[in-house]
Amino acid sequence: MAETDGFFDRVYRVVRAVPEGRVTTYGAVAAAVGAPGSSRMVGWAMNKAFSHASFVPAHRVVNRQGRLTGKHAFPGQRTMQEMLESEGVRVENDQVVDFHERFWAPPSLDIK
DNA sequence: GCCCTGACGGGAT
DNA sequence: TATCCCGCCAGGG
Repeated sequence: MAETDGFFDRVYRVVRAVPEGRVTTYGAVAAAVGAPGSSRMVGWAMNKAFSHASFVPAHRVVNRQGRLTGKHAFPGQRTMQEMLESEGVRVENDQVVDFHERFWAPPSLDIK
């Protein structure tokens, strides 16, 4: 167990585990933290993530369609896309190109 | 303590 | 295949 058992902290841990140049979905993260169906909470956690001390690659988390639904939460509406492209992830029309190939499934924390 | 909202997802229509 | 509706849980008014 980690020092933090909070739902949000679990989400942060999973998101932080997303490799650079890869993306994951809210649903996948939710399932990884043992709360399948609570994908909304993941997004909520991401919003709060900006207040979090450690850096959380929230830009690597997109919805099931591979769409940058959370871009509006960044300083600039284009920041999220810029960050992704900066890591090698091509984004077109607010949507991740080859999303299925870029998708990365996070390991379940449930295992432990 | 109740009601509404919210970076979503999936099943039903 | 597109659209609608309901369910998830936490936080704020």
